[in-house]
Amino acid sequence: MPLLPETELNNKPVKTLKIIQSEVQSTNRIALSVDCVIFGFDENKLKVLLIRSDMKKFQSKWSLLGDLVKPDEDLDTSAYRILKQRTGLDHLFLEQVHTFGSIGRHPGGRVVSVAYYSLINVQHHKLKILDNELHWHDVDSVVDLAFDHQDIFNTCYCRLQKRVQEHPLGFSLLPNKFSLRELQNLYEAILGVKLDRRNFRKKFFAMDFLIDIDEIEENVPHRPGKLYKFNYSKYEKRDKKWVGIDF
Amino acid sequence: MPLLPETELNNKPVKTLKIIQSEVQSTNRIALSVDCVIFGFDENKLKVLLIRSDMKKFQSKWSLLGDLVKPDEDLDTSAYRILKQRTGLDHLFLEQVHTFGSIGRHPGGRVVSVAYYSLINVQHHKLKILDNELHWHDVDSVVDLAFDHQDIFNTCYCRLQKRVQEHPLGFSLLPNKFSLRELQNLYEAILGVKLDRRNFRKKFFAMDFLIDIDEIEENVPHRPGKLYKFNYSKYEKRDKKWVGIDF
DNA sequence: TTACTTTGTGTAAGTTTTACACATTGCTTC
DNA sequence: GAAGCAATGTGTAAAACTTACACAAAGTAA
Repeated sequence: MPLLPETELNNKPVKTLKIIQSEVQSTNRIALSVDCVIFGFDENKLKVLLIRSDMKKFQSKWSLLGDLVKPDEDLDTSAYRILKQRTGLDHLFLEQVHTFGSIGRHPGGRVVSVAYYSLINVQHHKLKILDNELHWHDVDSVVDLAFDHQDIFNTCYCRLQKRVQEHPLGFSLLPNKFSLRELQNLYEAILGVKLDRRNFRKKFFAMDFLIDIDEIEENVPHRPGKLYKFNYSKYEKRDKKWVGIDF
Repeated sequence: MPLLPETELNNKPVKTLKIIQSEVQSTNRIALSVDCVIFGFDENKLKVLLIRSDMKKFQSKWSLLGDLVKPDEDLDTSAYRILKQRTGLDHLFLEQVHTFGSIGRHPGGRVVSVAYYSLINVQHHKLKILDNELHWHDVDSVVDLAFDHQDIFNTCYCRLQKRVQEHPLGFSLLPNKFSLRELQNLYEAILGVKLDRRNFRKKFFAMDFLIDIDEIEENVPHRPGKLYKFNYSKYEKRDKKWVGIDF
């Protein structure tokens, strides 16, 4: 790929670091925030963790967990900081989804927000809800959030629905050891559909990423199911070509 | 969804607009930019439009087309502005992909960049390359871009490869009327694979979104193929359930 | 008219998906 | 401890889809 020669058509001057720096400084600066949609799975329902808005204007509304990004903080770092602060948990699944930047989206001025979603195992978290303003909501009952958080939530929920079909995210919402029934309930809750039990099992056994740990459920009032773990290391090694055009 | 009563655990004060505004003002502001990966399809190759870096530090490198987001400009608007400026074209396909915000990514200071990709019909654009610094590059030969643009490019290219299999994006890269051979060449170029000609046709005919416009190719040195248009309005009306768990 | 190149088409084999029912296990309760 | 309950665990046949593959027909070039 040859470089083009300098010509009179190259009418833009080469910029020195100084010029660039002053452009970056100037008035072109905008507040950046991160908002996290934190999903959990409890009592066979998909849940999302919300907080009461701390703004007078939205006092009766719920909102996502978020904060301004610090000037010396990576975006992902910022999202992890929020997760850690609010859930007490580390090493959570986290994925950036979309950046929301409509001019009027925030009453405090121009704030552009990078949306993430995260998946947590509610068992681990249960012990730690100290903050009375936090609340787990059924995803179905999430309506009319503060700011544009309803948009953000919807976008993240759709993303989760798509991703969970193509990647083994779901296991982050379950205990380490789970039964196939729990796994199926999870998929049904996320996707909002009923699945055939036999075909569901066949599918997962065929993928061959479940480890039979030779334990069974306890304290269930019926025949206990076998427990499994997800074989992450086998999953990592797989190489899947995926060419399948279909609209 | 009952609101929680105020308690002493609600230790955060409700914030007035003033407080919020001052938080948004303060030092927490960051420069925001948009970078566009503009794809084209020409001579059976997938191309990307690059510009020579305007920074001294990266003088010998190519970079994506981008600009700072103006304080009163939506993100998408900003991306469209860049597209319009650089290609002269309106109403292009555009999709936001990811936001890149590593601390050290830009030498001019903290700049967070929202990445988009766009698809253009090179026929329309050809007449308008006035700017000698712009250049179409084969995607295969894109290496060592300025800043973190190689990352951004890779991410957008992967996104395109995925999306083009699930949505009818590809047609934005082709002339309005196209032959099945052109369509297949496009898919092969984007995905980097060879596809079986008969099965490819069968697939598209089965999807039933191609309109046979009863014209044939001209000026080809062999039996001319039939030309088709994509039936967008039929596509919009389709409702596809898509439940297919597969890692 | 011949040679060349590319279009257009069908089928059989293999694979995947779907729909569907019954015996088994462990717990509960009577 | 027998009977009833509620869930687990398992297989098969039909349908749908995917793959591999070859030859006649159309138009161009010489």
